[in-house]
Amino acid sequence: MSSEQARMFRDDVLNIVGQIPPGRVTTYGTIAAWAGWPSHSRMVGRTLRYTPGAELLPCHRVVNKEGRTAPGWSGQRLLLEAEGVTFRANGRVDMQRHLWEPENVGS
DNA sequence: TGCTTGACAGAAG
DNA sequence: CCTTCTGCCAAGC
Repeated sequence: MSSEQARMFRDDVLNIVGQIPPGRVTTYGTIAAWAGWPSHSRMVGRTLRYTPGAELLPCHRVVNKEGRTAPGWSGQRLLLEAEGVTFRANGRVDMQRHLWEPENVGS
């Protein structure tokens, strides 16, 4: 794993996150898979957390596969609700309704 | 160099 | 709903 590959992974992650439409969400695992590293779901979260500039992206539209919001980030749920994302009674995002998957990343 | 941690995933209790 | 465990992999100490 070269440093260039790591940079590509980071760029792909940021690129994909930036494409998430309002009112939609996607998962860390989906982003990692699209970036080319299916088992690096944790690195996606780490990237969004520690990469300067990630705040400019709609990273609040990234949740885990269960529809749970990021721990320690109280505002995420409010931001999503403001966009029309609905939450179920168990406090998780209604995934089957709002889940979004990347399209034509290459072209 | 080796152990711990974490914006994950999934299963289990 | 909650916590805990295993698997995963990079970063921090």
